[in-house]
Amino acid sequence: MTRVTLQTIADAVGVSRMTVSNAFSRPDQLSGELRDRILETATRLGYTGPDPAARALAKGSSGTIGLLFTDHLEESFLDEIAARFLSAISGELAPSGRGMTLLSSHSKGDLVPTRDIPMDGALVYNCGAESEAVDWLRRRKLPLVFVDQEPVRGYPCLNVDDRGGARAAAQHLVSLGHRRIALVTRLDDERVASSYTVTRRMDGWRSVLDEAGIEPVVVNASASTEDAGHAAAQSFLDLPAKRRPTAVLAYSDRIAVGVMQAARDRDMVVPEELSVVGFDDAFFAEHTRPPLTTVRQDVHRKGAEATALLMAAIGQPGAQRTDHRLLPTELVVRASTSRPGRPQATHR
Amino acid sequence: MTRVTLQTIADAVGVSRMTVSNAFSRPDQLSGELRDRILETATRLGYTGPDPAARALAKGSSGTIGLLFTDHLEESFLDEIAARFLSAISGELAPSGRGMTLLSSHSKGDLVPTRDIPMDGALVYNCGAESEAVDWLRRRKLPLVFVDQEPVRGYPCLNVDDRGGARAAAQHLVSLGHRRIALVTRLDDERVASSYTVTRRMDGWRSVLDEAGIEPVVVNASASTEDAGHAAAQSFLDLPAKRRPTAVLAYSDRIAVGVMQAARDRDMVVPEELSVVGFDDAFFAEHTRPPLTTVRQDVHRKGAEATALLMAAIGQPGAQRTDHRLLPTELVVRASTSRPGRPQATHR
DNA sequence: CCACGGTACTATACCGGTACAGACATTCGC
DNA sequence: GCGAATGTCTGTACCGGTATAGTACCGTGG
Repeated sequence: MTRVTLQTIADAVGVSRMTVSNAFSRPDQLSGELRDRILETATRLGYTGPDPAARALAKGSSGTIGLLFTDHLEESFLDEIAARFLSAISGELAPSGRGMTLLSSHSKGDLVPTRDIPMDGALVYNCGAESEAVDWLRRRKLPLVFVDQEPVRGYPCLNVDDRGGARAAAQHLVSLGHRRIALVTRLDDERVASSYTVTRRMDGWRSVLDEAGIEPVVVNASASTEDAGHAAAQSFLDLPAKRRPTAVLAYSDRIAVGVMQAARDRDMVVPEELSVVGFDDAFFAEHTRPPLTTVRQDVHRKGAEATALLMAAIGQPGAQRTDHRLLPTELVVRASTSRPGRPQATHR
Repeated sequence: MTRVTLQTIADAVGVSRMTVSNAFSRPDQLSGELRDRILETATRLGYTGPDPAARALAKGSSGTIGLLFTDHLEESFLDEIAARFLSAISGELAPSGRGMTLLSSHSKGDLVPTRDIPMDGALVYNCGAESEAVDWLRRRKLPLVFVDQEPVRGYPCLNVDDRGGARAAAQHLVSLGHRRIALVTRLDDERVASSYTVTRRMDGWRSVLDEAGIEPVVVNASASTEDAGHAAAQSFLDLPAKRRPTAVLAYSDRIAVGVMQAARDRDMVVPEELSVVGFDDAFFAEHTRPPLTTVRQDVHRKGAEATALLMAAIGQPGAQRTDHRLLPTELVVRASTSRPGRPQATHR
């Protein structure tokens, strides 16, 4: 038994194939009566509706947009910030009915996702701009929007003011009187060039500390997780009290939580003996003990605006606006930071 | 300027279009020298590689699988359990290089995602079996796997032993001596038929309580969140002490946390004045105060196995095995449950 | 010298739709 | 009563590839 196509139905009803196509895709092009007859015949014959792949080819649109993440996607779902970003995208996308296709940046076998999967455009999030995967997307001349990474000329790009936020965080500590400060950053061992946000936050911290004449202790967390933060904290918490940092600037809230836990393990009191500042303002940040001082970014807005930019680019191809937007960040002061000094000092 | 296609290159090199196609897709079909010449010409002419949509049509495969969630996707990313499921899927899928396309179940305008988006198969998670969206997938005769929902004949289905887990939870409370028990379940107002997992967990609880001759207090949480749990708890915490439940079975860990919070708001001590049991064993469950007794399900395994089943179904179409698997659940007893009685009682 | 198997490439026939420009009959404005 | 607008359907020309069955040529063994 051969497959049921438009032609099968056209023959059965006795009209042209084009008319059947219109019955499905452009109801206003034919009389209601004929349309009903066609649809009824279609159902009777077990027609499933226009074949998506064929339609995608003919129309030049597949109804999905791609999402490219560098990090193993697997982890992104479990990271609140990445998940909120995804959530915002799906929310913004819902009204259009488009699907979102998550792409692996690593090609396996002869299937290179960014080269071989049909899509109408893509969001590139936190990838190295020179990655092979991104290259394919560009070669395909797809509408693209870059988020949280080095801006690319000719494409709309959306970034968060990581540097400004980091500056505010560092300034906060300096103003409180801290002079010995540790930076817990996040470098992938594999990657030579570290991610854009890592660089920007680092830049922000350093610029303030430089101005204040402070040389920070820099340590690397192997991931943006509590455990990695906990492990990273060992190196500077082990220093003799005189040289031990009195404050920490962490790349993320999760790392910050790990650092606070490490301090607690040594019976150190946060913030009196160690002030800690995170980044992102995750939902849990206000429920940590003590509540975490951090730099807020509007992740939801980031996702929504990125999606809107992409939809606009898909709408008017060619009109690629070189829109480079920067979303603001905001220091949120909670209880994990204070002037340096032992707890007793405050009772004097 | 017209677009560069296989033909453009074929003409430029002076070979047939088929040979150019082979140069890209089946390198072993032509001599290395000619292949190099073709690829070089392709690059020079700005050819982007075989068009994915055209290839999908010709090969009958698009390189992606679909994921259909009932609930607004937007929320799923923010729910740890759903996110872990997604994470497992992406992990299992990575080696194959396939993309995963998240589908909205609500069609907007004339674009019905489950009907119009190209894909090679789909995972249906926690949807009403009769939903229109699922219907389209079935009409398309796509390989499907159903997860966490009413099994469908003729398709591989994967479920978790929700009922057994719920029974174990209820049995635990009954064994501890509780006689006044509240059930906090999760019904969508909109949906007439509640979700399968909701029904199964409810069934499990009730079957044990019935056997014990206990008539539970049943309340509904408007969502699977802490806030909804907190709100739902009011109704039974407000009862006079003599009639107030001494224990709660909650649909999810998040709801359970909300219930514990509501108890704390009234200076009630968990577990002595109120025992609480959750469901799922989310990561945070062991860090709540007190650590939460709950029913563990292996979410990662659920995602991985579902994906494997789907890949198998895509591999051998027609060989649709009516595999109905049930993953085990396990009661994890922590500190949020104890025998009923005021704190003082334990000091006697 | 010829059947035979392999390599390298080509010819033809799809895959299943949509866009666009008519063809033909009706209806409408004036 | 006539040209124009409207409504309904058809014909043709793509969209950009892949599968499969050849054809031509070459070396080999008998």
